[in-house]
Amino acid sequence: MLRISKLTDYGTVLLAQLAADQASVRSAADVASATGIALPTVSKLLKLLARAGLVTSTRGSNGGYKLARDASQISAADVIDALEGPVSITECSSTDSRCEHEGVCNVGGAWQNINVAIRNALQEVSLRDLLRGNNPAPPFRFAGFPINVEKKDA
Amino acid sequence: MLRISKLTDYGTVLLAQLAADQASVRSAADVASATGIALPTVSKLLKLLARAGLVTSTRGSNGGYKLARDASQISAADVIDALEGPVSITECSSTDSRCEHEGVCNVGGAWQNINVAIRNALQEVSLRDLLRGNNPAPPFRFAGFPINVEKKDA
DNA sequence: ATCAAATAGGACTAAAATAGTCCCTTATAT
DNA sequence: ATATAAGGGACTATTTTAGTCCTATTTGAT
Repeated sequence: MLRISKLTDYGTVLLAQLAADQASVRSAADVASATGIALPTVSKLLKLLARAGLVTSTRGSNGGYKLARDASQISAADVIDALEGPVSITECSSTDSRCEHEGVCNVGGAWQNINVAIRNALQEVSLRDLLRGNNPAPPFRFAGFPINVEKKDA
Repeated sequence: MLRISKLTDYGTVLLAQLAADQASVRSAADVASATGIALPTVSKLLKLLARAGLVTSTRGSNGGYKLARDASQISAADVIDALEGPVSITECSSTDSRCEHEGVCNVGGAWQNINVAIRNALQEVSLRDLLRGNNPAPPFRFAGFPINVEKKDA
């Protein structure tokens, strides 16, 4: 169904949590309890996001994470890239795939176009856009997103 | 990585095979050997495509499948809908999902917009477009697509 | 110096989705 | 009648995704 993974979904939740207070460093444990997502999962995701350069980390006591740049400068595509690898609608649109049916294939181009269109759509939406529902948003459900951050414990 | 499933990919291959000769009825076995995709899989997919109304079937001897409408009238979105259910980027954008984090969520709208953008991209590409690489197509690989139909056995 | 708080990295297990196969039923042309 | 071919669905295997845990490293505070 062409959907992003749960982890990517969580990822945006975490980023939003950090975006709520862009300046300060928040520990994984802190973010976990604020979002209600299990700590091990939060750790894993923040590590990945750090590797991808979307958040910066500080180690040691009083350490933690914060956004690497303003929420408006982080796109949905960035998040997906960080957590699921590059967006590409078919296997063959990534470079390393070997296609068992090669030689009878010539649709790559069109799929590529679709791919570009999707990528553009994803790049045009920033974390900030996701944060405030600056859309004609229907009363809609999503996997756990805090703009009115409500604290839950563990 | 936001990709369509292998089966959907195969599905387009099958449809393309039928599109190559839109008028005539082809059996699943025939299509299977023409594409090199295993017969059970081909059967399964053609059944699904028939249910979705993308192909029409004729039962009994000399029966088989053909496109229900012209290749230009079948979109990539149609194919994905038929084989993976409705396109929606997050679980919560489908109606029946219950979100465990509800109450702290308000990004649905933006994701919805992304979703619409993707859907539009997918709807604008027809099976015919996929068939002939009428794009500035790079030398690209894809999962087994026959426009120069080459016969393989089983 | 030592200790405690945090991230880094990666191995591992569990769960879920996908892919693929098979069997039996129904329809139909010869 | 019989052979051919689709319809429907159950089932298994494989792969991907999700989630957890352990150990090492870094750093602030005492």
